[in-house]
Amino acid sequence: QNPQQIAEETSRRRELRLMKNREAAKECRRKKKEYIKCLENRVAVLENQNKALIDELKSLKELYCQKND
Amino acid sequence: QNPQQIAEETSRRRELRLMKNREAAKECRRKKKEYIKCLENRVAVLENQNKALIDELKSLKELYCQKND
Amino acid sequence: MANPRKFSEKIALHNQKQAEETAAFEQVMREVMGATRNAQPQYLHLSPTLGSYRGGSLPNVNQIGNNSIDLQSALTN
Amino acid sequence: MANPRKFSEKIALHNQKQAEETAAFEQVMREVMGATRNAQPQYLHLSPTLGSYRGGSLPNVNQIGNNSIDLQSALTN
DNA sequence: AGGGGCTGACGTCAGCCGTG
DNA sequence: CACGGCTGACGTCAGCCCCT
Repeated sequence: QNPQQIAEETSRRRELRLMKNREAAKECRRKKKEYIKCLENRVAVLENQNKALIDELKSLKELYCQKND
Repeated sequence: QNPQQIAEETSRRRELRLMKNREAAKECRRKKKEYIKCLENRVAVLENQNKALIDELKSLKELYCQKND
Repeated sequence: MANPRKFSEKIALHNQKQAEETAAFEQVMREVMGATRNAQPQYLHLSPTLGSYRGGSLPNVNQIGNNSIDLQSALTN
Repeated sequence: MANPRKFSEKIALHNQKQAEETAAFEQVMREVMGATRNAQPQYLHLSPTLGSYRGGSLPNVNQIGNNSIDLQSALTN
């Protein structure tokens, strides 16, 4: 084959691969950012649940000790 | 001054700035990775505490209901 | 299997766990609330528990702003 | 101020909150355990609470492996 | 006001692992 | 086994914000 066309084909394949990997990297960064937000949100939710559970446990403990009098 | 030395000085400053930013980027990536690990670990700890609190709350509730009989 | 490589699977796993934990949490809270309602009916300050911050089926992390302001307001309430 | 830019400050804030919450958690657990010990002294299965997984002062995230195997084992225990 | 420290975002390379 | 999708890590640019 014509070496000119061979080099052109190689360059085009490389360019197409770079293009795909470029968009893949964008999506990957987006997903990673979303994952971090997911973790932070989950931490906040668990914090609220922990506080509520502790408060409820304290109240129930007071009621239980009050019953023993 | 000698324009040759001026260009050389400019290039040297740019190279030094790039070097600093390079190492800064390394440290930043490391800190970000550590932050993600911190979040995941925190989520796991909060999960354990949540489960323990729920179990303790269930047990205490059973004891409380048993007292009312 | 426990730690997938893809971020989508990690998010899916966390959402699943969060849904299960929230369900168990709300159930226990309702049980305790129902068991102690006869003891102190006047002290029923039914402040919303803020376990899950919104009505969505799953947290839907896409609709979260900069630093989760809604959650911040939930913490201060 | 609530959401710092530097990762170090974020980690510091999370460690601080975790330390406070763990302290409050252990205190409440000890209180309830002490209040119910007279009722059921024979059912005292004193399984370690596993709230904080190690003896370090603060979680020290640097010494955590791939997917926090110690925590995984803590969950299964 | 301007310089420098950190970080967000980009593109590229290297590598893992599921899928054909 | 080769191939392609995702991700880890790198270097660079742009930008913010603290500090002097």
